[in-house]
Amino acid sequence: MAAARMGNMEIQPDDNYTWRKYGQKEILGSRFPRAYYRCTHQKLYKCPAKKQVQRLDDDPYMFRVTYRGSHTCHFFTKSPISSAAVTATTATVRYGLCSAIWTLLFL
DNA sequence: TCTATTTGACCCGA
DNA sequence: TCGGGTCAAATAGA
Repeated sequence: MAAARMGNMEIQPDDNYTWRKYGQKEILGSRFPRAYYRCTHQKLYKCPAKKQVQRLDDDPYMFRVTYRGSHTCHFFTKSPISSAAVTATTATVRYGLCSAIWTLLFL
């Protein structure tokens, strides 16, 4: 299996919970497949939060991690985001030699 | 044995 | 119709 696949998980730092991969699909326009994660175990059905990891075709060393949904399963007691609608927070975090773009989407 | 992970197929929306 | 997203079943590893 693809080293790329494992590479995906290699970069994934555990935020506060464990994520269960429930799917993977190749996206047109991207040379790398996108992975879909969800809360595992008991939070499987209670946490609408979903995690989406996609590699940038331009920068294989850059991973775009998109969190979408409420942070029911996260320990984000203080959310700087109070505005309604869709708020996107983009932050650049560097893990070792790779850079990751974290985007938080609250629906 | 249990849980997590993987692949394929199906479903829904634009 | 195509693309994207999700679910389910099977398999592997601990």
